[in-house]
Amino acid sequence: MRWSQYFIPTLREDPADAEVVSHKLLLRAGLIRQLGSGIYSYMPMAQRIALRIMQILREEMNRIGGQEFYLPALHPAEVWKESGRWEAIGAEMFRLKDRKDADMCLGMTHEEIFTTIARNELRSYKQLPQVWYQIQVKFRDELRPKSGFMRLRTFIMKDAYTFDVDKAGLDKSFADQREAYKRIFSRCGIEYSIVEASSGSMGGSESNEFVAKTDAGEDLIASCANCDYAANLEKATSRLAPVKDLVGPEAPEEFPTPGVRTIEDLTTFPGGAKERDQIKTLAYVVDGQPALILLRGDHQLQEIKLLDASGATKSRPAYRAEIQQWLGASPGSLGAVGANDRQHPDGFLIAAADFAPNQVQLFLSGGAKRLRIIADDALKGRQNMTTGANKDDHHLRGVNIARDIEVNQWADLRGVDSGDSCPRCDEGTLEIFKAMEIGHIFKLGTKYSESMGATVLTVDGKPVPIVMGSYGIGVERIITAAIEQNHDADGIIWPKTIAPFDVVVTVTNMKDEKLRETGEKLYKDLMRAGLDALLDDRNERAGVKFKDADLIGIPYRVTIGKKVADGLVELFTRATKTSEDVKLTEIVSQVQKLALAGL
RNA sequence: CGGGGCGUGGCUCAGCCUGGUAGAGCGCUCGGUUCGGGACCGAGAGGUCGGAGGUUCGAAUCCUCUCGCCCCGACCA
Repeated sequence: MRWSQYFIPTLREDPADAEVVSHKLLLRAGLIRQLGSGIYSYMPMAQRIALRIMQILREEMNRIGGQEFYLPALHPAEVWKESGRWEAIGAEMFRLKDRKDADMCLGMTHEEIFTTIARNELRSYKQLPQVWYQIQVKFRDELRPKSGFMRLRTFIMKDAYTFDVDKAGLDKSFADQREAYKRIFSRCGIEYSIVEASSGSMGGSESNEFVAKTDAGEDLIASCANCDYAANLEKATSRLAPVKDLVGPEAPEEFPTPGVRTIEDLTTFPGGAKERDQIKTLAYVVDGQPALILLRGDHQLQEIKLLDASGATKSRPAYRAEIQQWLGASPGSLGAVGANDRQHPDGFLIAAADFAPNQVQLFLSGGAKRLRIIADDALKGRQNMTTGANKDDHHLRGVNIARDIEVNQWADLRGVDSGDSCPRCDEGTLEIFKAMEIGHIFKLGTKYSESMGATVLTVDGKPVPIVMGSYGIGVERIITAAIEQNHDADGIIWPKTIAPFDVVVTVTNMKDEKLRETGEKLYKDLMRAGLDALLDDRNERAGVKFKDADLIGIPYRVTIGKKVADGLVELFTRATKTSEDVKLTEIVSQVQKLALAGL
């Protein structure tokens, strides 16, 4: 392309709306323009980048036997009602009605549609496995779109789905996808980690999240410096040093603790206890039901883990007034000993959804007759501990969990801290970093095939639900991560595998006929050699051209300047900002060698 | 949805508090001088001040409503 005719609307200044680096650079480099919140138009150069990424996606999907489909983005509500997600998913789904007033939606993912095809067409185990994918637009009405390409309301996704006859087949399909994903992100020049993550509302037994390390990311990842353990903080755990408790008294002993409100207060209170010898009691409303969450005094609750463990979709700390009614005490004196004996003839009070903390009259009576007690695994087997007595300004000591507390469920609920011991290896400690999700692979199992009736006959002639997996990569996320990880003060430094052009030929002075002709010829020679070249033939001063070339981040720049008289041009490498003189006769093969190396 | 901020030429912003002929820099057009890291001089084009209503002799400025965008939180396959 000739820059003079190609549409690259670069900006000299940072756009006012952009905060994160990738967003600023996407706008400044003339790659995208905003249409609305979370909605962006691709300019021609961005489209070239996206096409190169999609090509990599296709190659790697095809390599593992993937077959490319193209499914509709507009869906009738029926299929979503069958899977149950028409109701389960809230406002995040764009919904609309057709002229006959029938419910429709814009596709936010395609499990339902692919499963529809599978159940109509797949009959026998002999047809399996199938690996199906597409590259297509998705719509999600995010509550808060943000940071340019980081969280969009309409974006391109490569989504793949696998169909197997059994669990072992799924394991193989999942492993294939995992390998393909590793190749994809490596080829795109992205530094990534594979982490354990919560599956959320996708359902399924196991998922791996692919994340790119960047401070602009929204996720926190704990990873071991010594081994390959890495997990999203909502799932991460760590190894605890075992605690040896002294044998306590026959029964808990109540003692007065005037003024003690916090775990910390109790550590300094005469006759108190160390943090790790206390039981932290949190009152929560979990899916509208009262619950007590027990943790070791020095541990913090990781709320996503609470949701995963309880199977709930929503939780919140209980309000003061709720707690007072449940336990007859204030926060700071709460405990689980005897809590399950508490009776409320009209049930426990649960605030209405629109409850405001200062409006006690909005309280409604909940149906629950008992408190659910969920305890963190770190409390297992502990004894001689201290906790609140459910009586203001009093605590209990000598609490033996197994003997004194009726725990309904044990679970890993505790969040990890940087410096904690790795749960997988012996020596490592965990460090926590920010990252953005760029891909996610799920073992779905039979969630969709069962709800939607997709079965095949086994070798025994028995119908079994197809075992599915689902795998997604966001194209814009790859673009964003690539920029976040590869830029400097002057602009983007594209990994050469996804750069919009391999090389830019910069003619320093278009009014100099010799330079102009040399540039024109070199441009054609590069194209003939199979390289994507951009010829900067604008009537601009050299400085402007250099700044723009740096900004848009083409990996190599050939500068045509005065040294042409000696048969020399300059080869500039964007990533290192170094340049060397190269003979005009050798420049094409030189660039070719560099641009194609390692591809 | 809660909190905060912002809508003025293509871009970045000033003007608003204290109402009185709409400004600057960059970009754009034309002429000239320049020509290897965002040149300089001169002359121009370009704005319903997000929208609607109100107050006023007079509104970018004050008031009300409304639309949109950004950030934090909540939320999120």
